[in-house]
Amino acid sequence: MLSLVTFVRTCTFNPASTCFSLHRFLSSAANSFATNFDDVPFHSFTNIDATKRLHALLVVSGKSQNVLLSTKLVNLYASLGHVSLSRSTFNHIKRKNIYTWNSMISAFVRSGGYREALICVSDLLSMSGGRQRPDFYTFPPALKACECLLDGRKLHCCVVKMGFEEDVFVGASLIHLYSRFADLGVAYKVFVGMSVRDVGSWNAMISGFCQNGNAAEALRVLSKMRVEGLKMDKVTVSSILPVCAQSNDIVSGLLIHLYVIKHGLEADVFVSNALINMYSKFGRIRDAQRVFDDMKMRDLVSWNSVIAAYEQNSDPVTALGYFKEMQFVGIRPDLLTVVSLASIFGQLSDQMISRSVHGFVIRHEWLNRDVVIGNALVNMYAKLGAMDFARKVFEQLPSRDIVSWNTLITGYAQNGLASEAIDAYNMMEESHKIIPNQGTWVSILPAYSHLGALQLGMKIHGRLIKNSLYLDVFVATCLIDMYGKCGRLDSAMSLFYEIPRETSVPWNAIISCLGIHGHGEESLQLFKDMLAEGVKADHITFVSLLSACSHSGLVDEGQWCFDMMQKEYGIKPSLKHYGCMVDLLGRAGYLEKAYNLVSNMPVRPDASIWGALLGACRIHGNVELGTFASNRLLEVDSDNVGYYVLLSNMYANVGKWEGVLKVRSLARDRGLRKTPGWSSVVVGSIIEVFYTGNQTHPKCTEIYNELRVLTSKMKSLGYVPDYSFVLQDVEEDEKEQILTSHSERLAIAFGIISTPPRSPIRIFKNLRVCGDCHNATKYISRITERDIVVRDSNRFHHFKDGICSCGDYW
DNA sequence: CTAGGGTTAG
Repeated sequence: MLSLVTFVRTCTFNPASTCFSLHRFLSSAANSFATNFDDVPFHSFTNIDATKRLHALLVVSGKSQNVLLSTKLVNLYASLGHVSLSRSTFNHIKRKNIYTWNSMISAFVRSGGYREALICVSDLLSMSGGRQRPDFYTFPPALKACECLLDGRKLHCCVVKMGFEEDVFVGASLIHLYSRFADLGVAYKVFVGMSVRDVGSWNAMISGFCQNGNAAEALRVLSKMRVEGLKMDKVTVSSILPVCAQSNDIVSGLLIHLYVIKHGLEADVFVSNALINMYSKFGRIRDAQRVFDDMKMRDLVSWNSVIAAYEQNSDPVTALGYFKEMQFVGIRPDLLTVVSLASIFGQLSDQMISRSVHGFVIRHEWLNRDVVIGNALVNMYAKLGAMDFARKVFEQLPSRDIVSWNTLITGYAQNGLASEAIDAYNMMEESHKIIPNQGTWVSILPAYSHLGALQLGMKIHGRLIKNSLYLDVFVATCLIDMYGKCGRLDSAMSLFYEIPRETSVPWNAIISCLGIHGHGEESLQLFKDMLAEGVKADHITFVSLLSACSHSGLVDEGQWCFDMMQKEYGIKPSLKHYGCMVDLLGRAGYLEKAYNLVSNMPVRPDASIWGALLGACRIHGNVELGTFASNRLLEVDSDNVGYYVLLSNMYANVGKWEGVLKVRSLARDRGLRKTPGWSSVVVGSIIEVFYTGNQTHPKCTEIYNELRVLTSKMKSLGYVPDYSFVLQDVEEDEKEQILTSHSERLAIAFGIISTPPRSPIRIFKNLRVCGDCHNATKYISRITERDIVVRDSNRFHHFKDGICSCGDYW
């Protein structure tokens, strides 16, 4: 008796709920075993120990076979997250009714035990006598538990046989089921067949279309729903918001936000989370922030969303701040949080912490849980420039999907490893297991552009025409870029006019293409067309435009763009913009203006800025400013051999030979880290690659013979080798030998001996073309009567009849 | 007493 009294005293319950009856019950229970449990408010138990004591009391009172009470206990255990206790309680009930079965099934479903739920359902269905027939409470959870379409179809048959298909709850579950397995035809048939539909039915259909990426159909159903006089509720709103982001429909998004405010739906976490995500996708980080700030209740998804919002809008520092705050308020990060973290540390290029994120993922064995996290790690190492690590993670992934491959390929391409990117792509194709998607094309095409692999690029273009993916703005832009960088400006232009061009993306590409081909005026014209069509220019547009102006020496126009960018668009110039302007002003001879621009920059000039100034000083022979620029330059980046070459050539141009010698010894002392120079030339369908000084090519002898013949002809026409491009401290004849074995010259010579007379030659060089080779190529184009097109890392040079299209502004 | 439809990803 005493133990029972103790039991009663220690029984905890939720004081906020209706506890008066519980009090009464407990005090009477203390005096008698003949207890009436009817008044016990089961739902007010929030504590597992109290529940266990209640269970014990039931047993002691001999009520454990009372179906109603035991079933309530099944539900109570489930709601406290103890499904195994639900199950054992369930198993002890001898005469189960349908309420008992339904409770057990939904308990399994709520805890994710789909297998167990389905076993339970089939036990119920196979019970003989048919006294326990499923009712319409049985099917919604049962349908949710189906992990394959076959199970779902079987249940659908039962639903029809038993005449429950008219129930709105069952109907919504069926629509949801078929949508999950992407069978939208059947889902829609169920939807249309329903004679009564509530908001839930409409929501099921709309979200079915949303989650299968069919935004248009989702919006169509939504508008039909509103025509029928039904109002959107919180569920409708949270399904439709991601669609607005996906279809780039900011107006609908804003209207829905207004609707949310008007109907007080923002109190719902799902709705607010969806709003944060939508604003984040539109880049409206301030709006996302405001929604987050106004939330009274925030869950894990809210925090993940705000962290991802900043991470995806390139503000890793703020994102990290929110991560710390999230930990501070006691919310435990999950897999998706870590996915964002990986990207954050990649963006911060923090090697140490990135490694520890990797360690964390391995310790939790999360690589087996979801490919996304593995892909995030590959991406993280790629952003750190550690492609060997990225590769290792990639190879150890338990499973790889299309995104894994795309991430690897993009990583190689963006770290300048184009041929590794192509190898990875080929490996993917050879596996025959993965179907490439949009992301694949936007990762592989830039690698082709980089190497000038026109044939391979065209092969992809052909494939894309078959499935119309070439109309996708991002894919098409990559194709435009590929054609432009492979020298097919005409193809780039005609493709540009074929595709949708409401966004700045394709315009930026075509403006840049025209620029690198030296067609500055046309770049400007396209910019004006762009504005006339109402397309808004962005910071990338101005990089393309300014560099086009600088390639063509359009000083006033460039200045106009630079001013307009700041005044009309409120874009603060970045280092790239300043680089273009310094280049533009400097090369046109306005060295003082260029210098003033550099000294008044609000950001610290980097190597590219000083390099541009030095290049301009070289052209105009301003040794004083050039020396100053090179001193600053070597403070920021003393490893790049290209700058020493520029400096040496500058001294040589004004006859300051002691300067040339000084640069040479400086270069020697610093033990220059040289990027190996290579050039390629296309002969037939074969791409031949030559490295500087290559002696191992099968046609080596013929190539050097051809060069010897050419050099003597060139000399008779007035060519004088410019040794200031050679930094090695060697004898004159050896310097000439070095110039002659530059990769671009080998490639040109190979092109000449391997193609019919007077046919054009296309060369690609990974670095800037050497000044002496540039001069030599002019002579070669005249001697051989060939058009020679050289694409270097900066622009195109069209050599024809002894003249270069760049006007010697190389 | 038991049920449906919703938000985050590389």
